[in-house]
Amino acid sequence: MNITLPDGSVRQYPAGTTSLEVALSISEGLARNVLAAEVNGEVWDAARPISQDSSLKLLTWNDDKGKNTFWHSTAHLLAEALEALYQNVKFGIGPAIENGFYYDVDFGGQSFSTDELEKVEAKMLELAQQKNPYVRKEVSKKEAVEYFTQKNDPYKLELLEGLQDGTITFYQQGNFVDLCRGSHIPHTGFIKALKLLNVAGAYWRGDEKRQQLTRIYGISFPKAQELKDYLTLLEEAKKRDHRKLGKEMELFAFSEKVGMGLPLWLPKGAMLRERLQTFLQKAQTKAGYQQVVTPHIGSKQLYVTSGHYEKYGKDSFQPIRTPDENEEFLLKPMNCPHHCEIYKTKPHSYKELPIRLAEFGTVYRYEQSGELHGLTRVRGFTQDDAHIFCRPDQVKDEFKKVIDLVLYVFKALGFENFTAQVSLRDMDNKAKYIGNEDLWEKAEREIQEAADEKGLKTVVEYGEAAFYGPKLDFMVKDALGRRWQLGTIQVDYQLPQRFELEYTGADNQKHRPVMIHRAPFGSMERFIAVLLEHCAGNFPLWLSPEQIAVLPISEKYHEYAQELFNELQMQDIRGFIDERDEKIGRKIRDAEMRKIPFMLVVGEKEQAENAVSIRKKGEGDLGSMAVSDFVNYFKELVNKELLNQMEAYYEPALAK
RNA sequence: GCCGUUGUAGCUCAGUGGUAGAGCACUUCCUUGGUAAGGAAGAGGUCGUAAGUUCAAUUCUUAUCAACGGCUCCA
Repeated sequence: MNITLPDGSVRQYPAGTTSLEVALSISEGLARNVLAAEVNGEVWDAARPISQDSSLKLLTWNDDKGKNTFWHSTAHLLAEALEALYQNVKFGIGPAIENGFYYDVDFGGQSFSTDELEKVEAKMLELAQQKNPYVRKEVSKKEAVEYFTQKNDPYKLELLEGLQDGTITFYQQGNFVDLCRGSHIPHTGFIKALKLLNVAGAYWRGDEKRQQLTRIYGISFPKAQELKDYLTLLEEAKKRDHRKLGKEMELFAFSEKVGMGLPLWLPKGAMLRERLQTFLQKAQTKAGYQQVVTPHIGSKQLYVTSGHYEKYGKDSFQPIRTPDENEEFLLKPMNCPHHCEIYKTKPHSYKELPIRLAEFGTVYRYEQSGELHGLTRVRGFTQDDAHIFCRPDQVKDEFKKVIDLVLYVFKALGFENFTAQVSLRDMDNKAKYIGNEDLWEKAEREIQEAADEKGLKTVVEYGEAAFYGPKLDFMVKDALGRRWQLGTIQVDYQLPQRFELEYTGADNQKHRPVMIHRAPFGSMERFIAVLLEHCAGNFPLWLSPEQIAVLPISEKYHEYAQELFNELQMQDIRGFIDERDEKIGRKIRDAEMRKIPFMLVVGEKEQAENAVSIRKKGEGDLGSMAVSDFVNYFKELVNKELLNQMEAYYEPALAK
């Protein structure tokens, strides 16, 4: 038979040759590293015989699919170790994930604590050294059901229910047999280094009404050094955690007394927010948005009308009431209904549309206590919200303009690794959504087309839509690889109906506008969290809450330092004077640690010459400069940063 | 909300069934120093909160609150 390799070369082998044998025929070194093989696009065990002409790609640790197979096999090893160590353990599923693997385990009521992980790791390594092969076996459904019935494993039996007879395979390594599609690495000996990272609860089949299993997360490597490197990487990532940096840099804080999930913005953090808001507001003004302001509470009726009350009201913050009349008000959970009412304050002509109402609106949502997470998931946050009211024929164009704006914001702030996600309905559960089928389809189509026409690479996720409409979401990863939604753009045909929004068309008839909800940052809180992790606290100069530190050599120069500082402040340069009774080396060290972009050292020489000695963070001494020169130099740097942003964004020629 | 872990000084953390300790930060004094930590002294905690066991609890038990890792959820 002919085997076609990835480089296009074709080799001849007798039928029944395995991938491993093919590898061996190429080189012994390669054969030693083969974890699995991709046969006609499907991942196979390296030891599985190939019976006909095929394309073949040998998978090693350098292939994502190779890693995947490796980790999946390690999950089986974990299960084997657990079965050897504990009585009555039952297994859910144990897949490979982006970094490592997990296995969901039912310990039959006994609790499993993190202290036990080491013991399990040791057992796994012991079993790995036995170099037990992973043996594939095709079984009939009947056999499979019998095996797991006898083993008394309800989870595997349930999984079997969903499988077709004739497609079922078992894998065995050592004494452990698992229902598994495969594929696997040749034997456990490949697994040289592993670490069980944490233990968590996970609902069986992701359903919170069902049994909660113990999920054990881990990672493994073919070399000990790689594990070490990975753990170092994890440590490094933890140093970027916005919760840690935010505390260190005095940007924000939480207080038990104020309440969980309610961030307190400290002066420096507030400064940062303000800069970001100004930045976006400028861009939005150019793009034809108008700022509005609405109150933090709204009558319950407002949300009954919008449909939010029905959808979220019961398990949310409960209404507050007026003392005498007992009127009900809700803490504002979103701004759109308010904006609808602004739209309704007067009749509109088709000539006025689109109308774009923007607001940095602070909203409050009840989030389950276990969900709160630093600034990325909070109960009170400020959206950089806006609602565009437009004619149906303007939807796509408006949508594309918003995409431009979002991309501009991301680019200006250096976010390159984002995913554009088209969030559509869960087609199996349409009851979750309001509105008629035609409008949904129309909205979903418009989003997809707008994204395509903008050349955005998108991934489609079903079940991620809002209850009133589909979304285009911009997802970004945090320091620890968790995915968060930042920007979002949503087409909405429902709210205009519910609020009976209208405009008068050219035909002098009443028509219904379409709404586009959008937020490039998503929320100030989450955006700053991700930005902070992204730049590891080293903000661009224009954003830096403290741009300069004036460092007098000694007390004698405090007066000059103060003069200098006043002058810089007049020029909108932010910072502080370090008047502590410390040596200059110490002041420099502390300023470096505080990530201050510029340190201005002043002593006798500088005072005499009306100059400053400049030290740039991370770069060291830049020599001295006249004060006026420094101001120019500094402003040029800031302008350059801002100019780069502008180049990145060609605002739609005056909005309409 | 659910499962697991944690909770000691402003921060990072050690420690003990007999009412607590380090480093950094802070205060005072000495020092007036030229590009990544000058020296000395001092102050600071009812050991998350509430009950229980005990002669005695920060330490053991239970409850509760919060944080952390996940799951579920996310307008």
